[in-house]
Amino acid sequence: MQGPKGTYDVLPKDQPLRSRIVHTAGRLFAAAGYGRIGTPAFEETGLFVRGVGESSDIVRKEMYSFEDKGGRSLTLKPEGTAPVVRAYVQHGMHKLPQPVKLWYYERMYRFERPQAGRYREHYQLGAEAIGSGAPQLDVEMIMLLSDLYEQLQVPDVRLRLSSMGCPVCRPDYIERLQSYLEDVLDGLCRDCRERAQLNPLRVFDCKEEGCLARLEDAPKLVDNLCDGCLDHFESVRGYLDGLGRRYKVDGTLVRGFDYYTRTTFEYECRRLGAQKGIGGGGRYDRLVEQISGPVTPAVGFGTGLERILLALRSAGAEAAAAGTDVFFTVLDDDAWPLVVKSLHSLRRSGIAADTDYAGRRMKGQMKQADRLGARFTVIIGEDELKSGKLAVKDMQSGGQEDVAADELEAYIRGRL
RNA sequence: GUGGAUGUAGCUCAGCUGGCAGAGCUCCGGAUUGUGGUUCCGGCGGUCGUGGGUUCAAGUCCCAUCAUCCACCCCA
Repeated sequence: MQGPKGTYDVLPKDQPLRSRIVHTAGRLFAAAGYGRIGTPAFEETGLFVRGVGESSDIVRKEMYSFEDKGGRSLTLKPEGTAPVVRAYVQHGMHKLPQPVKLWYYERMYRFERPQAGRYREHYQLGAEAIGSGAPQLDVEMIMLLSDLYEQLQVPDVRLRLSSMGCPVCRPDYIERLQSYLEDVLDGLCRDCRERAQLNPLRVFDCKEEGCLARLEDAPKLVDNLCDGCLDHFESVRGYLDGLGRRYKVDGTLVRGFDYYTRTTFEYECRRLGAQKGIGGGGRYDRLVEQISGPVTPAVGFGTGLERILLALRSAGAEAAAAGTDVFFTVLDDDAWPLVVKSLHSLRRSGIAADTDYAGRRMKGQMKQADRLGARFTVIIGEDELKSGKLAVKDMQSGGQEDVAADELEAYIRGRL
């Protein structure tokens, strides 16, 4: 037996580092005024088709879509933004003070061939600020993600920045790009020749040397922005410069979803193998109206938990699990009533307590106490039951003292 | 969807030109009465991914299939 392709189990030993990441993010996002939102694991398929775009790879071949018993077409969410925007519209959040700032930690599903840092089910942390077109908000987003990586000490993170323009400048630019591509078409690979027709911006994703060389002189969208988009872009750059956040303007940065407008950004980490993108996002001023909300500008990002983990572990990061405070070693069955009561009472007052349920010999029980990282071991056998004094061993010093049963909690508490 | 590598104990792996399935780690127990981490000893644990084929004999050779990993595509 094994889990489905591209999925993995999160075992107890994996948990501490993951919680550290999520808690760090939660604190950071809350400090910037973001409230956490949860959205369903699946949505109507149409939401993603309209939101992410029909020409995107996600919609064309990566969606986990299925029909439910009521004949509805549903899809396990492949990305986080469209569902959040749907919730924004559905709950009338456009009536709230704008912008509405939300963050999430959710599972995403994409039908792809798994490889290093890529799964069919993966976890993403993300944030969306809906209802403002201010460039300062783009900067807030970029810095939020930057600060997250910094606080987590993700190594070797670099920022690429670009602009996707808007409905005013992008069509003009695409025409220019297409006519340029026609001139060099013969020198391009098969994929690129197809892209030139379907989704010309995608040619910049190509890694073929021949294509790269021919695309070097291609017009870039960042150099062909309309006045409004250029102002916006310059403004974002100005604030980033002022904050000392280093970045590289990269006209070949093309994000995968159709909904992006103006600012796009991507963080890369060189420690991730082939999947070097660790997180990214951008502005999507048209998405809210595309899914039948009012015209509403917005900006957001997503970052992959597995990629952060990969980067952190490449630097040797591991968080320690919480240990046990007290372990009860039971040497006589008559001790059980006392042990059961003590366990319950200690735990209720917040002291981590455990005992042996496997019928081990004393030595095995001591070993188990050691494995659990117990600070104290309470030994209860025939002698202790007779005297009413429990043997409490300090596992660090190795010292041992007799403690009356009803003083145990106070004794432990005073020494933790 | 395409390409490459790899599937042997819970984990990491060895097993040569076909000849009785191994080690280390983990787990349980023991090293004279009830004391962990170190050491020594013993024990538990395997349809050799699966199905065919060749052979007196297949973990080993051949074919197919599935899975995992890595890379392409694309993305987090």
